[in-house]
Amino acid sequence: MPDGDVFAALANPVRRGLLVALRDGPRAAGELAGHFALSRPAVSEHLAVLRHAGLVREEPRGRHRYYHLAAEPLAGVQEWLHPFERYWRDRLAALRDLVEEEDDR
Amino acid sequence: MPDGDVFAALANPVRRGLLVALRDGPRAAGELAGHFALSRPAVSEHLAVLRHAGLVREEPRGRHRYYHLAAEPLAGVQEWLHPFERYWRDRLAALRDLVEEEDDR
DNA sequence: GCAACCTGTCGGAGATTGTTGACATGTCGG
DNA sequence: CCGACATGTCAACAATCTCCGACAGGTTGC
Repeated sequence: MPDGDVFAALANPVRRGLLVALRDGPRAAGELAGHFALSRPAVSEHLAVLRHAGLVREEPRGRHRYYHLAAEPLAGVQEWLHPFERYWRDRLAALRDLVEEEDDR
Repeated sequence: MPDGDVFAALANPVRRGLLVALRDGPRAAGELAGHFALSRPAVSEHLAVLRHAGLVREEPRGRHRYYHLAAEPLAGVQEWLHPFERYWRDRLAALRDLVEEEDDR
């Protein structure tokens, strides 16, 4: 169902801040807008991007609309990241590159 | 020195593909352009974005210019991701949200 | 009902991004 | 030197992103 690109959703600092804010629990849209020195429509559109990426789910209650964090798509980001992990954790990778350079020389 | 935004650099699928391709070892710019059904200048610009984000380093050798993967900035992405991990690994998080909803009702 | 409130959507302005063709720079082999 | 090659950069255009003001729909409380 998440037809939007999760990576593109994370590209914007406001949207990353929204996800961080939602880590403390569900928040209403207007309450979130207060944290970002931004007009309400702008925040609303950012929330729509996050919704399309499957990163938040909305729960209308009365005249408020509460947004909940839905972090599952972030697992996909971590999976994509995982094959790169050895390139900054293993010092062997840097060593291997050096050897490769020497071979080509 | 990486003045560019790493998250923004990862937002583009071509740039993610470039990083994946560079995992197999250093590649020349023209060689990379062949993999993506894109004009060579376009790939060059994408490589410039990755360079500004500190995700690749270039090594001119002769008339070729080899690009190496520099994955260190990805560690920052994983760090940002880490606090969210429990929200899709722990089932307790979902349970806590349910309890919170019941409290508000 | 009705007024006040919360929120999403629409239209448009301004900035950024993605792409291409054309050009400039620098390098190798004869 | 010189011609062929690999590559970065520039001008220009289209597409997309970001933001705002204005408006519409639904909800609560009187």
